[in-house]
Amino acid sequence: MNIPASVKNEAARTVACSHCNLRKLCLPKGLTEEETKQLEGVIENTGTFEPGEYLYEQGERLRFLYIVRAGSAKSLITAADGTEQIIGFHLPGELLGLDALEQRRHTSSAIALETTSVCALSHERFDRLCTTIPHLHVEVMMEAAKILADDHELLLVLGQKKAEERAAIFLLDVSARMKAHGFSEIEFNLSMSRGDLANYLSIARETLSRILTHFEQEGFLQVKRRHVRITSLPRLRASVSRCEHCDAVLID
Amino acid sequence: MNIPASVKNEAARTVACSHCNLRKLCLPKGLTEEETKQLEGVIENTGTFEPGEYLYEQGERLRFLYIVRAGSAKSLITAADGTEQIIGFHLPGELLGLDALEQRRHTSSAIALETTSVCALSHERFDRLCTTIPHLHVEVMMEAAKILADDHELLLVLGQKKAEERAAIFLLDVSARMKAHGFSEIEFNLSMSRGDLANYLSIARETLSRILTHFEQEGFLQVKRRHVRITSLPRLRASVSRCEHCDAVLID
DNA sequence: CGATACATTGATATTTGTCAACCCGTGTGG
DNA sequence: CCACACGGGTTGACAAATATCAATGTATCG
Repeated sequence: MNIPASVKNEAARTVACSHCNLRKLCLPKGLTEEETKQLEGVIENTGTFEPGEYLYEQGERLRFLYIVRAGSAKSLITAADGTEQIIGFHLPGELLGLDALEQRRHTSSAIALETTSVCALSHERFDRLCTTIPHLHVEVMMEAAKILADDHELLLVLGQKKAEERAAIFLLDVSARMKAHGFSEIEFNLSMSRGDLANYLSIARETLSRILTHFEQEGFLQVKRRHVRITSLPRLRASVSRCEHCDAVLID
Repeated sequence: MNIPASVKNEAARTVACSHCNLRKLCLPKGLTEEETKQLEGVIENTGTFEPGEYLYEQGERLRFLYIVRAGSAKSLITAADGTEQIIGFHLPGELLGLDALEQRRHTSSAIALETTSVCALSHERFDRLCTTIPHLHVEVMMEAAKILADDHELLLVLGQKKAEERAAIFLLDVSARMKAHGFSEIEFNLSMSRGDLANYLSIARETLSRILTHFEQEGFLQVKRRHVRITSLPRLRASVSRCEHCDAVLID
C-alpha cells in the first residue's frame, strides 16, 4: 500500500477538502460545497506520523477522529495478556476511531505503517456539526455501517476459509482497493510486515510465507519482500472457492 | 438465553417505551420523556417471529431496524458458496440491522432462535427523527460504536484464543449478559444449537461438544443439552488465561 | 411409537503452529 | 571499505490442535 512519492507529497500539503484529491473517496463525498466548508472548520490539525508512531492508543480518551490523508495505518486491539490482534489496514480516505464513540475512549489503537499524514477532526466539534448538518450524520452512519459490514466479512473469511484462501482474498482485496485509488491493481507494495499480515489473517508468519511461495510456484504471483505483482488475476481469483463480493443475491 | 415465560408474556404485550421493562437497556436509555414519546412514533409494528423465521435476509432492501423485545435471535452472513458465519446472538434491547445503513440493503440476515417479539423501526422515519432529536443521533452512533468494539473483541478472541478458551469466554459473556438482564449469572438456558454456537466460535461441533464435557469433568460446569449451570465461576474464569474486560488500562 | 433433528463419542486425517536454522538486505562502526 | 550485527523473511522437521468421518445416543414432536 505504499503510495507513490509524488502523490504522497501532493497530499501532504495542507489542502482544502474541496481541492483534495481524495474528496471522492472521503467523508465529503456526500456533502455539498457549503457543508464541506463547514466540515473543514472542524479539522483541528493535519499531523504527520512516522512509521510505528501511534495515532491513538487503546484506553486513551477520545479527542480526535482521524482520516488518513496519505500513507497507511493499521489498527489493532490488545488483550490483557498483551496479545494483539490487527483488525484492519487503512488507506487514504478512511475514517478511524469510530469505535471509541460509545465509551469516549479508544477501544483500539492505530499505528502508522509508513510516513502518514492525517486530518484530525475534533470529536466535540464534529459531534456538534453532525447535529447542524443533517446529511453529515447520515454520512457518518454510512461510514460506520460500512466498517461493520467489512468486519463481518472478515469474520466470515477468518471463520470459514483456510489459510491459503485467506491470503488470496487479502491480495484480491488490496488489489481492488488500489484500483479504487487509481493505482495498478496488479502491482503494488504492501506497507505491512509479514508478521502484521499474518496476525491480521490469524495465521502463523511461517504459514503465510509458505503460502506466498506456493502462489509463486503456481505461477500467478510474484513476491519480493513487500513488492507484489499479480501475474494472473483470474487464477488468483480461482484460488478462492468463490468471491463473496461478486454475485450478491438481491432480494426485494 | 431462554427468557422465563412470565417475562416473555409481559414483554409481548404492546407496551409504551416509557413503561417497557427494557427501557434501561434499550435505545431510550439516553433520551428524555419527550424524546422517548417521539421515538415511539416511529415504531411501525411490534411483530412476533417463530423459531427459524427471518427478521430480515441478506440482500433484502432495508425497511426496518429491529429491537429485540423478548426472545433472542442470531445474525449471520452467507458467502456466495453458501457457507454461513454467525456473527452474533442478540438478547432483548439490542438494535439489529445497522450494518444495512450504507447500502440500504441488509448485508447480514437475522433469524429468531425462539419465539421472539420485536419493535420494528421504520428506517426512513427513524432517520428523519435522528435529524430532529440531536441526542438520538448520538445514541445510535454509540450503539454502532459498541457493536464495532464488540466485533473487534470477537476478532481478537477468534484470532488469538484456542478452542477451549473461546468456549469459556463465550460462557462468561453470556453469564455477564444474563446478569445485566437481571437473571442468574450461573444458571441459564442457551437458545442456540451446538451447531450455531460452534459456527459462531469457528470450531467444529464435535470439538465444542468435547470441550463442554471436558469442562464438566473439570467440575466447574454442568451442561445438559441447552441448560448450563456454572458451578464455579472463578474456575471458569481461570480457564481463560486472562479476561479482556477486567483490567483495561486507562490512559489519559 | 417411530421418525427426526440434535448431540456425543471414538478413531483417524489434515491443517497449521512451533522450534530452529538459515538467508539476505541494510545500516553501523572500526 | 569491509565485517558484522540486526530485523525481517524464508525454509525444513516435527508436534499439536482441530477437523473430519462414522457410529451411537437421546430428546422432541407429530
